[in-house]
Amino acid sequence: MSTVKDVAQRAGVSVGTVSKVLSRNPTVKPALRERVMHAVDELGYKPNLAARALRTNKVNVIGLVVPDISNPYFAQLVKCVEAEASKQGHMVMMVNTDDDPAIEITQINALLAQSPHGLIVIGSTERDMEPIKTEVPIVSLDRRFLNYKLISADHVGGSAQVAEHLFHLGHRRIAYISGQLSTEVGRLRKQGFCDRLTALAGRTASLELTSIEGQFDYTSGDEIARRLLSVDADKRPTAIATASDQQAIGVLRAARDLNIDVPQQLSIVGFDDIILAELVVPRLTSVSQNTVEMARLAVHCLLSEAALSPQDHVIDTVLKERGSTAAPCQA
Amino acid sequence: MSTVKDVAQRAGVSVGTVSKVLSRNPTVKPALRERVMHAVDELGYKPNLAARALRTNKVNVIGLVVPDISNPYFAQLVKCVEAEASKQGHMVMMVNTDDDPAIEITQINALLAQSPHGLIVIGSTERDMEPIKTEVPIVSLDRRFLNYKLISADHVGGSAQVAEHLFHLGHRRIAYISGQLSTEVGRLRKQGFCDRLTALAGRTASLELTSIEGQFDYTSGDEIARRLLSVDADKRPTAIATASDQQAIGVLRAARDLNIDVPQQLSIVGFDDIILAELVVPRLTSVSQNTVEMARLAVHCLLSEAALSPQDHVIDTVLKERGSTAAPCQA
DNA sequence: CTGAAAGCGCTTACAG
DNA sequence: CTGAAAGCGCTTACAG
Repeated sequence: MSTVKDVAQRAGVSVGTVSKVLSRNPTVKPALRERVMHAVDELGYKPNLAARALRTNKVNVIGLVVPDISNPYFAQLVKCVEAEASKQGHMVMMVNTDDDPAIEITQINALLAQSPHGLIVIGSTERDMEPIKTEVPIVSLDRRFLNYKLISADHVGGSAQVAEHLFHLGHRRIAYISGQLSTEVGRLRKQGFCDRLTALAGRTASLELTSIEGQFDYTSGDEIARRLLSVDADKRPTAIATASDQQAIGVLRAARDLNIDVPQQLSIVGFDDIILAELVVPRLTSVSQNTVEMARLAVHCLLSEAALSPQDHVIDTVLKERGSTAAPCQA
Repeated sequence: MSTVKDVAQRAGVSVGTVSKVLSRNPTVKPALRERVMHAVDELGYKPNLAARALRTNKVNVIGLVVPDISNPYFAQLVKCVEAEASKQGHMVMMVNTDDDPAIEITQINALLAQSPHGLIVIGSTERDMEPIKTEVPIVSLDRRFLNYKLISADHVGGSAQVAEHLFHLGHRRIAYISGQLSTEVGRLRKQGFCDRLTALAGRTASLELTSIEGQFDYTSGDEIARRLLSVDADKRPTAIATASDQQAIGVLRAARDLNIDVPQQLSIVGFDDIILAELVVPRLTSVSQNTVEMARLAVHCLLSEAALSPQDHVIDTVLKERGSTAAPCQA
């Protein structure tokens, strides 16, 4: 590999000048700039990023911490983050934490050792711990990490939209399958749903609302749904709202196994609007998050000091009404 | 941040000695080692990786190039690669290429600029181009990139297993939905399936085998299946094999929409055995790849010179027989 | 406007 | 067995 020295020699200038040309320092005369650029091309010079990092103490790398990359929603987020970082000339260094706080902290330290430009954490730990000792800016995305600024969808508002949708369709016996209530997102989604539903019902009709805590995954939705649906038809819920599309797809499968027609006998709503939501049968009504915007903001916060205000950023959601919801049948 | 210099001062030794302790150089006396380690702990010293990289010209980073991280199969591979790299003390720098050869080459160059320890490429480009000009070892994973050594599942063998499975169940009117035949994996899977099936049929019964080229995604499976199934029941295939689980799930959906029972009236087989394969209804018979082993080998090849032999590595597959396949009904 | 020189933090022959 | 010193490739005040 050729170095600035080689380029300088070839162009007949000093290494300082080469460096200035490369950093677009405008105080270099056009003629010299030309000579240098020419030498760069001839030699196929590529700057040594390690040397630059050592000198400037900054590197065009963003660290990304993900609980589970094989979760399709996180995969989508990761894709958006990578795209935005790439657009801003940054590389993404990704680690997986298996949703384990111990691994998370180890991985974050490994990432920080690389002295990245910033860290985006989809959190697994939200305990009220002291912040990490580092100069590197940190922002949490989707799920809060410690007390760092969070960029996330409007979980409360999105769930409230679901509540309105089901209520206005006429459902009154409704079950909600939440995510882990130890997580902020689990609590917010449940709260948004239950609060709005109770508020709506308060001034009209009687409401039977069951809420069961689950995990965000397929199997959890499947298992809980089987329990909820294994009662007489006039007792079981006419609608099940969930905290994730995975859960909802689990519910869909349980309903299928139990010969309960969706949406005729049971309406189902998911959350996240993963790609798969449009590909199951029937297509899943779900709350869509603007992952592109979330990723954009997260990257932006890290790269511009100004944008790293302490307030959280909440991004609006959109309810996608599809085939898995309908008015309850008049049995 | 404290440096080797601070540690040296604190321990009352030279920086060279500190460095030797840190690199477990055995020629350091235990007493000194103790003193140094103590100083390291007291100061919370963390080595500056950029400086180390500059000096040694090696860095504990592996570059990973993925066509589309939101593809669940790739997500699973990425997860395994990250886990293995992490186990070997390496970070993963990941880029997405959107399956676009132009973006792929740009991204690879960006990655190489970081002088990583090695590059794992899930390829989008297999044209016979000259190799990249770099010292960095490169290996292709799952899909070949240029002419670099490939680590992949046994596509031919896996597809042959599917052919045997369907044939032995008694299917004789069979359709195959391939991936893009411009891709090596698309060709190999199709070839493995068709060759074995033809061979089996050759010495027993008449066989009607239709093969249609598709893409590896959900919609492709859905659309092609609709075409294949929109004929009289005694004309349509009793089994459809596909080149990916996504396609198979598309087929499943098409069959559902057309009121064709799976597996009674139609058997379906996927490929890749993504997590979702066990979560659709009925559970999908699919060819399982050993992604853990593939990832392990890929990382291993990059980190040990010895392992980077030029021969490709083909990893055995396992056919997972599930609910989506059965003997054809005796209509 | 350009060059000479210092220095980022580390590792590694080389002396002693 | 330990230390002094050079040097990885770059950037950046500072002189001129």
